[in-house]
Amino acid sequence: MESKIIQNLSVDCVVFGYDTNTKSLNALLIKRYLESEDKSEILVDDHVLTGYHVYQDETLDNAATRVLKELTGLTQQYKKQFKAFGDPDRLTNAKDLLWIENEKFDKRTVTIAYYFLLKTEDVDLKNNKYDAKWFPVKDLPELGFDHKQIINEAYGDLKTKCLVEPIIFELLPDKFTINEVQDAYQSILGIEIDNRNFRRKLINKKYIIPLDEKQFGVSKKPAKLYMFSKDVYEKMFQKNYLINI
Amino acid sequence: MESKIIQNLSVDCVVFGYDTNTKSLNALLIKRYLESEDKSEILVDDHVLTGYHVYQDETLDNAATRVLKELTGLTQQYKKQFKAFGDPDRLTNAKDLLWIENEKFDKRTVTIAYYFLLKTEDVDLKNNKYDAKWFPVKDLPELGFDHKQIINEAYGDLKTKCLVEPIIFELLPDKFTINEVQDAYQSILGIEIDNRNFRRKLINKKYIIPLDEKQFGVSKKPAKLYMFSKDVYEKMFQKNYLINI
DNA sequence: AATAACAAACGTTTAAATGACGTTTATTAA
DNA sequence: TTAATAAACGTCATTTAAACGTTTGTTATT
Repeated sequence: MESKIIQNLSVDCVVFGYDTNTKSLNALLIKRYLESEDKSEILVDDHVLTGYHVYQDETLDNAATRVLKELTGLTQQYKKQFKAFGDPDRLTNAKDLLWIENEKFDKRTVTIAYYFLLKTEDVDLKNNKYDAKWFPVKDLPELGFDHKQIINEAYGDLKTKCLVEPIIFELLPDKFTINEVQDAYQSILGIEIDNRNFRRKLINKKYIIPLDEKQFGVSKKPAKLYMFSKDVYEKMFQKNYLINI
Repeated sequence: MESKIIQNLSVDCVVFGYDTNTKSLNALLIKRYLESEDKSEILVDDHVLTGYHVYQDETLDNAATRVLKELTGLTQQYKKQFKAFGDPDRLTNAKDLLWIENEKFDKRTVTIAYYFLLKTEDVDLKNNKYDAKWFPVKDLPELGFDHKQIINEAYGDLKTKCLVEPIIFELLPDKFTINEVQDAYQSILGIEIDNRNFRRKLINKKYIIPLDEKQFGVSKKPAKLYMFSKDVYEKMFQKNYLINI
């Protein structure tokens, strides 16, 4: 089933996971570790995105989905191809060259970068063969290759996009409270929002459906739960051409 | 100076040129023409975007700029890398295979697609070695490869982007009238805008600077000219986080 | 030199959305 | 019972948007 890979082409996946409890947007990273042959020295010890070369008979989108599935087991998440990175010097620092040597990659590799949106809780990191871990986007560890740049550009695109499309709901559980939506916006955009105004605005949207359910197990007044209806959103949605420059 | 090309990697450039007079958004296309050996038959006769393989020591951005320069002589235009196209079957229809054979390209070629924004009038098409011509985006000729898809995705991105960023001014002359701006929005977005409201809204922007000049050579009341100040726009601009979903 | 034609430019009114707050309510923990 | 607290509701002033009507300045025509 597996066919030849295209040596100088890869996909890299920025897997964003939002944690409703800690109100933190995280990125899923894997450990990169390399010792010298006599094991006296640690040559590479940092983190990178998951990615892999594209197979000869595979679409770019499928390559990205394949990588996500290997990493998380998930296949149906929100996905966006947001940028290609292919400068000739993108993989030329000492550690990366060592690593590439080790892994027998080409030096000049163009990578098509995707980001995925999901809930941190949807990924089971136990038994993960890559030793993948979540890191807050606002507190990333040392990253290999140009992956810090890739993550930051993905994050920038996400911030822009969540202002004009309802992708925030890709990051939240199916049933959520109004305050959870507000927290997500605040955390991702790095802003403060007035709760009373936000609440009014959101509740008035026809695609925010109130449920006959409340939170339970909380130690204060339990909040009402809502869901987002993609159906309603898409049907009622005649693109409002508000020129906002 | 020219180094080896990367066989399976190219850039393709969607050159958008707006014509203030005809109020038309155009794309710059080049002719593709191929006869059978005995010249009895026309094998390929359509249009394509300009693009070219990326050189080994060249950034993707520079490759795109190089292609634009070869085609138009211009180098400082608004540029955006908007998507990579690399499905294995993207170049597999009969004509394209013929053409590829002829040009000795690889079959599976990933292309990094860019679009440029400029004024139709800024390009001198005389003496153009590619026989490039403008075509209205809303009335494209038959296109080779997957270039119709590429143009349409570029156009979609442009439409979205011109709602939230002042890129419309990349398409207009330095000195413009309010109505010219309105016409550009109407043509590109395919909408009607109330002139009186639009005018008021635009004139109130601090980065739309009224000039002490009027149109001349028009056969009606000449309109006041304005300019867009990128400086003012960027300085006064604290990103307004209006959540507009 | 008066006037018709017409786009440019200005103005008005109403409704809706936003921003900035204050108040009440439902629940848990003490 | 009551204190504490987050959830939920309410009010008002301001801004923005939508839908129109009116005046002005210029050129072309008489």
